[in-house]
Amino acid sequence: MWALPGGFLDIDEDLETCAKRELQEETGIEGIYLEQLYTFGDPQRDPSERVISITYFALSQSDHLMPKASSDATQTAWFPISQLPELAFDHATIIQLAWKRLLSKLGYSTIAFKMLPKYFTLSQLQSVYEILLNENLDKRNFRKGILARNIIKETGEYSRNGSHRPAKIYQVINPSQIEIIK
Amino acid sequence: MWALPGGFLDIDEDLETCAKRELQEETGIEGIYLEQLYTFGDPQRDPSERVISITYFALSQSDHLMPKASSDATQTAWFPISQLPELAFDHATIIQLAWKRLLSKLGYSTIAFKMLPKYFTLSQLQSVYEILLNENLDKRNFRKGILARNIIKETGEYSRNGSHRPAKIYQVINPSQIEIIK
DNA sequence: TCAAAAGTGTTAACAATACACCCATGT
DNA sequence: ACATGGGTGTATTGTTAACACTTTTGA
Repeated sequence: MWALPGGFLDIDEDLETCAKRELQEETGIEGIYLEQLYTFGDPQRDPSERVISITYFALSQSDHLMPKASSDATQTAWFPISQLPELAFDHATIIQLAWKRLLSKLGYSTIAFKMLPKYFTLSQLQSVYEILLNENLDKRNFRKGILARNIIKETGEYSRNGSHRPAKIYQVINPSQIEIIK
Repeated sequence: MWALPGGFLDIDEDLETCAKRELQEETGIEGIYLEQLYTFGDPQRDPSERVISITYFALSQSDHLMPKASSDATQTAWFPISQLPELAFDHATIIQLAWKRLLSKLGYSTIAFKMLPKYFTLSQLQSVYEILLNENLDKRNFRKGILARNIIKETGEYSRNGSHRPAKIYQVINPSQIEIIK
């Protein structure tokens, strides 16, 4: 989980493009999934001036993320969602909302795949669900359930990376199923 | 379904307050449910100038709504969702999104009750679902399902309005369950 | 007494859960 | 040969869906 100071929208710039640009400028992160979260506009949320924040959340495999300090974000680090530091203004609320949205979309969207590479094994996918839900899942039931949703398919390739049986490599069937809300 | 020209946010005005105010000023409608929908900001969505729209949708019993022409909205009328007139800019997209959101929240939220008075019968509630889903529902299963959700309770009162058996009057148990998203 | 909507239970089909062992590989 | 993670099926339980008749009232 990443706390980013907000940026400003350029004239003639798309909202999502702005979010992507700010993310890139302040962290060096590129090419990941972004989804609009909510627009916060309480006049008192920043006591010093009126700020309206059109918030987005980003998802990525963690190994694609290399926090990089910049002029705006001089201190950068990763925090587990359960151990966030004290955040400014209403930013804790915003993160809680993002977290809630993420969890609620796990079951019916392809959001979990945004945290995996294009090609992945079922065990990797199960890990994502287990970490997010904070519970252990039964391997057989998980596989049955995910395959029944018809959103992934075998590639025919295998992952060989240990002294054990190779795992089938899967991919998402239709990458354009991405956006459920928008 | 109601097409409303957008209004402008006053300084120090809350976003939802703005939406409520505009709705009131242009239609006379007051005191109904509002929920933030999405923020649209494509630089080309209004070719003549850059407009960012923080959209809200409102829900109400139809008999609380009295379309009233105003300076901004000189032509006002109700349209079934399936027979909307041609709309300006990306407004058709916005309405489709609102419609989709409404349908998707039917099953797990208390959104349907926003279209009913505080006190209602199960037949009235079933009507709301049938109209929105555009299908007939089985009365016994509907009642079983809705009661199992434990969100409504009997008031002890009865509705007598025809030459038939009176209907029990229900109300929502906890009106503060209202907002699921926010 | 009739018409009109309210109210009510049971069965069958389907979906979700619990659960344990064999497989392929590298060392 | 053994340790490691990959892969599979069945039986039970819980949930959802189909289905028809009786009740109460006003006219």
